[in-house]
Amino acid sequence: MSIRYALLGLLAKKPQTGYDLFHTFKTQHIYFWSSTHSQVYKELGKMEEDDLTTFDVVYQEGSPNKKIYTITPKGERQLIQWLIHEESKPAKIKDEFLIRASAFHVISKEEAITLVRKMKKHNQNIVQGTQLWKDQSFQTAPPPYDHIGDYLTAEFGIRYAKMYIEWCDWAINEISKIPN
Amino acid sequence: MSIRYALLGLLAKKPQTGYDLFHTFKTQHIYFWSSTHSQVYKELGKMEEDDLTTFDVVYQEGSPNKKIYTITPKGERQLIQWLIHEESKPAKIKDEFLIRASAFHVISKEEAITLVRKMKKHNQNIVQGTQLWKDQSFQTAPPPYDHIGDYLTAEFGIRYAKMYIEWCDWAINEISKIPN
DNA sequence: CATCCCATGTAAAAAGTTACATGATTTG
DNA sequence: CAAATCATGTAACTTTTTACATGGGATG
Repeated sequence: MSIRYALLGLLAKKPQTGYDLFHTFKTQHIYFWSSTHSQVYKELGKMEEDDLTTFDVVYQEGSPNKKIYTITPKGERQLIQWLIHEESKPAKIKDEFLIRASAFHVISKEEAITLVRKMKKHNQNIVQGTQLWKDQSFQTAPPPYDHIGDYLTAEFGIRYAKMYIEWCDWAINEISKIPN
Repeated sequence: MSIRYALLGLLAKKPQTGYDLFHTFKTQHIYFWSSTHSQVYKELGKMEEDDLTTFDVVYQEGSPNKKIYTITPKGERQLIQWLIHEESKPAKIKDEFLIRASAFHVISKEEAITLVRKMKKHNQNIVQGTQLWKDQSFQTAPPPYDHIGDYLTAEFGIRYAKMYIEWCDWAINEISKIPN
């Protein structure tokens, strides 16, 4: 159900299309929310039925028409209610790499280290990308309060990926220490 | 599909019941894998059909009977194949708190700080618990190679929760800096 | 000339959650 | 004496993913 609030939170910043919303999940929100375009479009449909959003159609020549969704006062009320009064359920994480790591005992130390090295590289790319986006997006630190959310979560993403990199270094070192 | 490999990885360590496996997800693996008992039992049934596991029934007086699952050679082969040769798909995270954080602009600075403080406390409890478990579980660092998985992922959990705590402190400070 | 970007949606399948169902023993 | 632990499972439901469907314009 919280995909609904994720979308309302984004629409509370500015009116947007489903495409825009999905794009934000895919790029900026990967550290804490994952979704697909089909889910976004479906939920937007339901939200409109429940009067949490309205939309205007923008007809475009050459490219497909757009539906620009706007949050309604009812939508805003429900968002704030959820934000403050509902307990945050514990995060649900599905990290395939760590499942692999938890089973390293079935492969050799060398193969395990190879997998960790690959993961390290992956996270180095992520840090770079997010840092770049953050630097370009925020001139002042901290930014004005209406951009606080993106600022806080971008920093979380960078810290998360950096922690992952440091853990990879540590893990490679620990694995290497174990005698054959 | 990777619940299957998560279970195979655990069974590769030692034969266990569905109850044991679920318990491990719930306690040690919360940082990177979430599941429910109904899903575990269902998947164990399917895995047995596919000859990846076998089970022995242990009849108990006073308490319910147990099914102790053991991984088969076929199961081990498939686990190793998956571990080494399949690419790790990017982690999928659903963190309700960070969804809230991304929408802090719709509530006051004070309310936002209250939410962050609560999250900080939550993660402090987690660090304590995991650190305790890790200290009790591993006498030597690094442990023998057949326990490397738990050792590595427990450390990941601790680092993750500590990173979260530090981010909370940073976030509270940044929010406070913003003028009204 | 292939692939990516824009832009929206539907259908089917898979994965995951919640509730129902049982019941003795242990702990606070 | 209420709640938690052990122990397994099914049924109904919700959520999520993958594939199908379309098509012009821009980029390399």
